[in-house]
Amino acid sequence: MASRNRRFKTAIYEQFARLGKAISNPSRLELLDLLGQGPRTVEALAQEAGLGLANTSQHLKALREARLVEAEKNGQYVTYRLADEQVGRFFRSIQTLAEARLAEVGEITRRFLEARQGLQPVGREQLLAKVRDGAVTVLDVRPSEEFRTGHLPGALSVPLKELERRLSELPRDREIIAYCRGRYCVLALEAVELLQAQGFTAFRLEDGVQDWQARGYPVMVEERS
Amino acid sequence: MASRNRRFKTAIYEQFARLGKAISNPSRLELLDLLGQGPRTVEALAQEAGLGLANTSQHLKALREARLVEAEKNGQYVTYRLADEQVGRFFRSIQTLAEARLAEVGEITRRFLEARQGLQPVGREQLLAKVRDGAVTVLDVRPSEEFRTGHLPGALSVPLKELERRLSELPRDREIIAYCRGRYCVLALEAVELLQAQGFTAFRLEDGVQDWQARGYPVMVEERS
DNA sequence: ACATTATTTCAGTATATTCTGAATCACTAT
DNA sequence: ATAGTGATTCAGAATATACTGAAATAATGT
Repeated sequence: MASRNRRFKTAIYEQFARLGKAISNPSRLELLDLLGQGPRTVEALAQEAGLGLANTSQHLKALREARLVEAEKNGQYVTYRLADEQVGRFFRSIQTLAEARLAEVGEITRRFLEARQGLQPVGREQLLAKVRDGAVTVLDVRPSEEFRTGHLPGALSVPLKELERRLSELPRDREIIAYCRGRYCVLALEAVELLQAQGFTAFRLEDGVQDWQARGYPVMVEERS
Repeated sequence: MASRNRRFKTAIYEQFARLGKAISNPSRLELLDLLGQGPRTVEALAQEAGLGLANTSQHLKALREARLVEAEKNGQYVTYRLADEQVGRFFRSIQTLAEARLAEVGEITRRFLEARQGLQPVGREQLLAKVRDGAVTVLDVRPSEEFRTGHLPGALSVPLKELERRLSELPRDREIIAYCRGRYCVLALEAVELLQAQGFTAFRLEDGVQDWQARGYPVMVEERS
C-alpha cells in the first residue's frame, strides 16, 4: 500500500519534471522566449537563436513533448508557437524568479551595458515626459510582425534590419528613443549605436514592450488591414 | 559586436536554465514541495521523499546552488527551507501548468484514486454545507507543525502517525472528513482507509489546504504559545 | 579522548543529454 | 519524374547527471 503511494507520487513528480527538463537548457529557453514574441518557422528560430537546424528541430521536439509549444505545418514550412498564453506567463515567471534570486543576472546585464557606455538608457516615466513635451520620436526596431502585435502608442516601426536603408525617414532635429522586446533584447542597443554613428541624437528605452506592458502601461495593437 | 551580443544572451539564458535544471528532476521537485510545507532537516526530507541520505544532500546542494532553498545549521542538524515565498509560488505555477498542459497528470491521479474506490471525496462546498449542519468532524492528519502553520477553521489535528493511538478521541456517531496538504498528498487517503477499517464513517476532502487557501477559503493560524 | 549522530563529500558506474554531420522525409516547382 | 527546400531523424562522440556505498567533517554527549 505504501509502495503504491510512492509510485503515485513518483509518477506525479516525474510529470512535473517534464516541464523542468524542458526549461533546463539555455537554448530551449531562448526558443521559448522567441516564440513568446510570436510564431516562427524552424529556420527562423535556428537563425535567431544562433543554433544548428538539426539541433533546433530537436529542441523544438523536446518542447513539443512537454506540451509547451505546438507545431503547425503549412506547405514545407512548420510554424511553431507557444501552446497557450499560460506558457508565456510561465516563462516570464522563470525570468522574474531568476532576476530576483540570481544576483548573476543583474551582474551580467550590468557588465554588458557598462562595456557599451555612452548609451544611457531612458526610463519609462522619463520617456512619457519627453513625449508630452513632443520633442521626441519613439522608434520600435523589432520585426514588423511584432510591432503589429502590440507597440508603444505613437511609435514608429523601423525594424533593425531596415534601419540603415531607411535613415532618411528619421528626424535629425529631434531625439530618437529606440526600444525593443525586453530587458535582454539587444535590438534597440544596436539601433542606437547605428543612429549615433550616423549623427542622430538617439537613446534607448531602459526596458522593452514586455516590461512596459507588464507594468500596465498602454500598448497599441495595429488594426487588421 | 554581434558575437558580444550572443555571449550576453547565452549567459542570461544560462542563468535562467539554472532554475530549470534545479526543477528538472522529480526528486528535487518533491523536496521543494515538502519544503513548501515548512522547514525540515536533511534526514526528515530523505525519509519523507524515500531517498538515500547522500542523494538527498546532493539534491539539496543543487537546490541551494540555484538559490531556491536555504540551509541553516543548528547543532548537528541542518534545516532547509524555501529561500522565499516567491519560490513557493513558482513551484505552484509549475504544478498548475503541469495540470493544465499534461493530460497525464489527471490520468495518473484518476487511475490512482480509482484503484482505491469507496473513497468518494467530498468537495469544498459540500464540506462547508456539512459543517453548517454541524454533523461533521473535520480532521487534519498532517504533522502538527503544519497544522500550526495554517489549517481549516474548526479542524482537529491528529497526525496520521498518531491516528491509530488516538482513535478514542474521534466520534463514532458523526462523519469524519479528513484532509491533508493538497491534491497529491496521500495522508488523508490513508487516514480514511484506517478509519473505515475501524468502523468510523470517514471521507476525504477532495483537495487539501493548499487548494483551499489558493481559492480564498479561510485558514486559521495557531496562536504562538 | 571517544563514540555517536547528522551531514557532506568523494569515487565510480550507469544513464541521459547535447550537439554535429549525414541520411531521410515531405512538399513544391519545374 | 526530378531537383530543390525545409524539416526531421539517425548515429556517434563528448559531456553532464543521478545514484550508491565508503570516507570524511562536524557537533554532541559520555
